[in-house]
Amino acid sequence: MLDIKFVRENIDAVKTMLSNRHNKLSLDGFVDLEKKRREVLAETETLKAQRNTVSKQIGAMKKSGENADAMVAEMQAVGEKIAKLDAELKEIDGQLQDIMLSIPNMPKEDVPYGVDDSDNPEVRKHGEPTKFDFEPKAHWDIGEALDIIDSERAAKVTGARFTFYKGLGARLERALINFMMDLHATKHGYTEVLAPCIVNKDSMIGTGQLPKFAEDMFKLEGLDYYMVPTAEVPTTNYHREEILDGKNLPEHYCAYTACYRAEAGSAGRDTRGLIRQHQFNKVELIKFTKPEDSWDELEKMVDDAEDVLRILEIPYHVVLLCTGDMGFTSAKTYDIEVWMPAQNCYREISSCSNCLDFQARRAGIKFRREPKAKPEFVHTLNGSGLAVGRTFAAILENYQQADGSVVVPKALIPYMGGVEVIKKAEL
RNA sequence: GGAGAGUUGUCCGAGUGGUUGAAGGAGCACGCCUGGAAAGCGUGUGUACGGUGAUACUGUACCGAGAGUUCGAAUCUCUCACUCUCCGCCA
Repeated sequence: MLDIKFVRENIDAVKTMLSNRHNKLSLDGFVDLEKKRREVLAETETLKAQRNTVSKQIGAMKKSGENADAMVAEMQAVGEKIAKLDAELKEIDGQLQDIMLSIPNMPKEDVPYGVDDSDNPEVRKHGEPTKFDFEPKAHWDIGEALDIIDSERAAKVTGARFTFYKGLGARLERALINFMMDLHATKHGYTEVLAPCIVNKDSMIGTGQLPKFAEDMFKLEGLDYYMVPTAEVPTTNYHREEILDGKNLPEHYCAYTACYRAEAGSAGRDTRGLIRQHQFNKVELIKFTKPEDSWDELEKMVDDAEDVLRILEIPYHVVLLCTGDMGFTSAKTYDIEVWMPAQNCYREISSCSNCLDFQARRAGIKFRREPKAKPEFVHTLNGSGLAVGRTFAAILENYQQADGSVVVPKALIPYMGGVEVIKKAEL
């Protein structure tokens, strides 16, 4: 959420931002509504001040045995007026809140204008696309042939866009989770957390999934509980409504969770394989920083995420998301895209964003520089480190061999109990 | 799931209708004292929104959340959430 004062005073800049993001939200009426709020607020507060002083007089008079009936009657009328104005104010506040919660974050000045992901400029590239002396297969074909992933049975047990991992496939997925968590928790210095996979509505509002993106999530029937779409939600909300000690900032967390997404509106896209699932595993990086540190911390976070792919020796590049492709809460986002040989293109495997104080304002996350200092909003950052299922897919495709086996990346061999190659079980 | 007890400021803890933003204590900050420190003494110690663009002044709101009663609610009523204890169940 933006600062309402900022929106009031920079209404044209905010409208331009909406247009650059190709967001259809209309701010017509916002200025008048906001002005009306302050008028009603002033009126009701004046009446309340009057009521407070007179009520004290009534108390004093009754104590000394005087008759205060006339004043009580007068205040009765004032009370009714206050009740009416309070109701009006509540209505206006509700409308303003709806608007404020629906305005996306302001992109940083250096974010390029663009319509969609085809306008995202490449920032840097690591490695060259993997070369094969045979026709590389898609990861879903490799996985099924090796009997390490099984989407057919998952469709029977649950439905489309779910997967069973099996045998060394399950082992590889688990190895990746452990490898990534170990890397971030030790070498990169993040504090490891294991978070709830179900969160309440306030948390979903805090990180910006609600109220706008309700159809993207799984909600539990009859409860105000939601399956988490990313560990960003529980981990960022870990400090919701808190004032952090400035000397402990920045705080870095890494968290593994399964992620649940309804993928409404994605029908027909990536229907095969592990790219787009209703449930997938992800290791997430979360930072709480002082405002002046967040841009440096974003660069470091991207590098920490890239480190996973460098160690696994998988080619990738980094792109900067343009205004039309950026997420709702983000002021600047880098995507890491991994090379997928069978599709002959790069595919998103991580998204690292600086949300500035956008989530902090929604979630009430502040810090104090000094013991007595006025609390300020922290900046929050989040990034995948990485999406595990997509990393699994990238390993299958980049490490596949002509005989259909898959070589295990060196760094994962210890996590695989010494297994160096995944091949079809002997019959 | 059943029964009971709770939820007050950074923390502990008083407060059962009126001058309570909230006693008292601890902590913290500043000052005095001291060669220095401790002890002691003194002063101060919340957030949000509005009046205004201001570390100045002022109004309103906030004692788990929401609703109600009342001229007036931390205090009374209702609903909900959470915590603790005991019982039951359970990985």
